[in-house]
Amino acid sequence: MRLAECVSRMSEEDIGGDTELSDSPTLPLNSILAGNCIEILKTLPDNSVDLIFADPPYNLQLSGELFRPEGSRVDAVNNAWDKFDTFAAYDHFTCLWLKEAHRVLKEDGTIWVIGSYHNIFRVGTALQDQGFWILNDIIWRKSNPMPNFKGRRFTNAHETLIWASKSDKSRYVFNYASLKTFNDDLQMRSDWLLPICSGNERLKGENGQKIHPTQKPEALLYRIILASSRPDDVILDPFFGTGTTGVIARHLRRHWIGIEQDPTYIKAAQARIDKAEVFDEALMGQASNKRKQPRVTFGCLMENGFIRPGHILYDSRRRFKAVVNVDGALQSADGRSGSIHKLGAQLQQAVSCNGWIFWHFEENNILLPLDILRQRYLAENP
Amino acid sequence: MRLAECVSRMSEEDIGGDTELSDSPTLPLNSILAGNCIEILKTLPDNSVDLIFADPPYNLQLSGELFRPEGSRVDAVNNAWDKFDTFAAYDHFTCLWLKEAHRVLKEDGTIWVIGSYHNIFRVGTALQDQGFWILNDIIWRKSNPMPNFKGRRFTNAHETLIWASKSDKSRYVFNYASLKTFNDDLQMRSDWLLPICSGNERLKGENGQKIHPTQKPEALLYRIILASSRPDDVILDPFFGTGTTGVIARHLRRHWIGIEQDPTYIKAAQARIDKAEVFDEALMGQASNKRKQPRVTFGCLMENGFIRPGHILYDSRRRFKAVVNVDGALQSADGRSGSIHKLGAQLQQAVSCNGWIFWHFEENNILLPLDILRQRYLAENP
DNA sequence: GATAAGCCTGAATCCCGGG
DNA sequence: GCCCGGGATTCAGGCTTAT
Repeated sequence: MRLAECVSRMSEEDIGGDTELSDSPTLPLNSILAGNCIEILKTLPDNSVDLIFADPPYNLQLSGELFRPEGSRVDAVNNAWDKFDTFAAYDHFTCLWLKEAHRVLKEDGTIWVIGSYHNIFRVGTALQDQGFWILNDIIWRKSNPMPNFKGRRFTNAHETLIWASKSDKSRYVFNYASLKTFNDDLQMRSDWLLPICSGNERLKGENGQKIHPTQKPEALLYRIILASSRPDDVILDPFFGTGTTGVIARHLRRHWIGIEQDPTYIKAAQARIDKAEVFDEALMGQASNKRKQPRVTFGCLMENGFIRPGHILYDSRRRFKAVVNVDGALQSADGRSGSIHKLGAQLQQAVSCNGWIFWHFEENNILLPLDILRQRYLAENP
Repeated sequence: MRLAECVSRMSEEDIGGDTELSDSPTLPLNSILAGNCIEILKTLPDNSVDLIFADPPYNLQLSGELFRPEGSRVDAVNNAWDKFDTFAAYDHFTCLWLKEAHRVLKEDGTIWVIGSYHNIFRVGTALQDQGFWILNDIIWRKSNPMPNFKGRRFTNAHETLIWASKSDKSRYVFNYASLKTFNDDLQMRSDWLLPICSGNERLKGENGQKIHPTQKPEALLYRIILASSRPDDVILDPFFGTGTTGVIARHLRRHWIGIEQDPTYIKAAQARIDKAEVFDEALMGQASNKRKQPRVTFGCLMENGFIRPGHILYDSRRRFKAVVNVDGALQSADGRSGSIHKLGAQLQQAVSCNGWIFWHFEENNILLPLDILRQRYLAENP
């Protein structure tokens, strides 16, 4: 298959259009490649992408229908693409796409794979057998999972992500400082609490039905891409679906390549990405430092839309002013940056500063302390 | 090896001393079997234990330890090929003990295995390949994990447990009601927040050093044993260590069998278990479990005058109405009839229906669910 | 229009005892 | 072992409809 046959390029105004990548001149950047995942992976050059995010079929092995106690039917994943006859068949599939993923990944690149207990152990084993070096397993704790209706097991309230480098020698990217700032100056842990994708974010067709049965939340991809890539990096998603990876890559000024075989998903993804905002380059910050303050983090407020990159914050008397970067760092006009607490302290030439009280946002021409947003968040998420 | 050679029996006053287990008369109950895990597993009879908890060696790469198939250690090598050798050897070891575990487990028994990302994917794959049926993967979120000192990864703040039945046909034990009560009347999720084992609970030698490097918290075993076993069940722990499984089994009036090769651990475990309290039999719970309550039939209520032929029943909103026939069938105005469940399902066009909750009787102009009558009957006839 | 109640749904390997 | 039928079983959040 030639690339030209399966490329659905983005418009020219695309962020990637004019960027030069000397080591991978032929990559079909910022486009969805239509077709079989493994076949298309084979057309991509060796050592060419910085990050891979993969959401492969889980091989759920469901049988029969499930009804809620009140009688309604659970709309389960029943797509042909999730069905494999045996574990051996699933392992074979996994081995094939991981082998290509390994080849395509740069030496210092990393891969993320998400799954559930149905498939994640086989994926993890295959990753290790392929030579990948596991860096972390990350638990996505769902704040609103589907309950266990029949009371026969524990509520399956999480999914597992594996983060691995190409080899144990890789000098991989991990934006430790950004993540720590994002997490209110506490090290980011391996368990992440995030809601499932629902509401307005969930893509629906004209009939009101969900377009993709397993659309992932943008907040999840935000954290992944923020943690393990840099602006202008190339991010490959071999199971692109409705393009969450592309949307967040675009927000964060990364290049992306998607592989997807379903025309419906491709169409929805392309439309969605075309609408996605590109955050300003000056906001891409690499935050700096440490300190402490638990409960609701600044990053949490960002993930939930209370604060957005580009928002301007002031101190109560408008003596100081700073802009919010994607990782939750604040940046002042003179270029200094840091967490809300650090920058507040710096600007005041103080030893420390409670950024929640120091910084204010504007609403109806009034300045309100950041802490109000925390309270609003807590009011909505007790 | 004969069992007599490796058995370290508990004292006679032991809870298990006088209990008869007709199907497994030769089990060395409530004792630590000293020696190699796999060898000793082979001496245990088929289909004889109800629950297995296993905390196998985790990380063969970091420790530099490599296990030969029989379980003895070899010095690890450090080149690229050796990694494959290491994984293969670990897989072989895992396969051997899991095969015996599968054989020893009763048809309706379940197994728990705990691990980290270093080994859990291989364990999970081996479990599935062995024919075990995964029920849940459980995340133990550590409230006080060790931080990541170098800032190159996410804080590794959890461990993973896999809970699996012997086959997909197993009618395994899950004390749903107990766990729901335990969890403030919300069904227990797959992510558990517990502190690591420290303080007084942590066993220390005379030198103040911890006796076992990875002693598990009692709270973890408490939840596991409470969830997936019943009093008098037999619980096997093939990597007994310092005996946390034995302590909690004794608390909860379950029998236990431990396998351990290190004399220091055995001694510490035995002393610890000897001191462990046995909770009173009357405290073993299950009161709130409806499935365990004696069955009261609709006919029984009629025989005892709680319901009489000709009584009219309604659903909660009086959309439906039916009359009680002499045989306990309900009959609706359009002539359809059946049991309280069947007619309820028919009228709602549902797959099934719990008639006890669906149908209501009128008392002092108020509609009360049929279930109330069942409770009244049970109160009068304990 | 604001508040309250009701409805819908989400990667789900989802019953069990008696004849 | 199989078959039959009684009857046990749900949480959070967003959206829609009703008051």
